[in-house]
Amino acid sequence: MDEFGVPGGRRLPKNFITPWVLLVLKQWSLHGYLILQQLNRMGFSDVDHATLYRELRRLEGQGFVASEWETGGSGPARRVYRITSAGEEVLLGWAEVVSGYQRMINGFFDLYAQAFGFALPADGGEGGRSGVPDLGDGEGDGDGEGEGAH
Amino acid sequence: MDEFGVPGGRRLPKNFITPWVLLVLKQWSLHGYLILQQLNRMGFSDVDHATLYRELRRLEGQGFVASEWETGGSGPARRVYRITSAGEEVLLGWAEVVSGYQRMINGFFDLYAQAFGFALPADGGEGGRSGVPDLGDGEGDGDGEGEGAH
DNA sequence: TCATATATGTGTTATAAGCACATATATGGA
DNA sequence: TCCATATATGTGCTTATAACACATATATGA
Repeated sequence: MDEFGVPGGRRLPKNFITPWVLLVLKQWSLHGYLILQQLNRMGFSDVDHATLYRELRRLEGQGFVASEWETGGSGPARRVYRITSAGEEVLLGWAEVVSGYQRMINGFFDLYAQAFGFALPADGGEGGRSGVPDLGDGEGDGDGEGEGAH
Repeated sequence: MDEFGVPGGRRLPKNFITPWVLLVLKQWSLHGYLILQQLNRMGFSDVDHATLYRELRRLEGQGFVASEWETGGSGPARRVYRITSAGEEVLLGWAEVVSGYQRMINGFFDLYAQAFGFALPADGGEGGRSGVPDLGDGEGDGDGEGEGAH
């Protein structure tokens, strides 16, 4: 038993980061290290880099993302990922899945309020919206498509 | 690749049902078959019964739930589960975890709206609340605590 | 007699999250 | 010059577990 008694501890649910990775790459073309930081900024606490890098290779193997090396610039070479059109399609499917999670979570807190007499613990879904910034302090990147999507 | 192209398909995220199971048992004392139906009613589509039964035994092994056989009544014997005080404690921890999921999901749909030009696919979190009924058509059960919690 | 609903289990496999370990470049400080 | 740190990407291995297939038993109604 670990952490605060939660079995599995701080282990993330299986397949949980996948839709976030695809969505981040829909919006920006980034290399792994920056994707990692973006995920952390979106509420994932300290994503394991091995998990992310392997997930990216898996998504590339499926044809949902593509990558090319970016040498030039300072520091080690970066493998920059972009989403493919196949990736955009599965992202739509994933959005439905995440929407399903959202409904389940709303149901959870409804019942939670019933069971505990309306004493929600944290943000409890008061409609908050997290307010994801436009890539905080990052590169800026520019990209190719992205903006024109609409 | 399966289902509608979503890799991992209809596989649930790891440890996803655990907090729901604990919460349902906080509210009602039920046997597995009814817990299954309640989970389905809360948005889980067709939870695998083997997964649930093993999860219940695991939670019992951890001391978070307890069970006793209920013979008498028609049909096969039922193993009726109730949450323990240790289970109520971890449920509080799980609620924080679920709240974290909720923040991540809100962040997902924020970015989704940015990336796709404000075209959310399904319910998209408009504040909806799922409206979990009081155990739909089930037994009624009675239980012991539950109501007095407040 | 047979199908179905109720109710609970076990055997096995595939997958992937997390940890430890490894490598390389560039920068800034002692 | 050496060393620590940030950046950046990877592999090896273990372990947990979700899903599937398979199995069992009781009661009811056709």
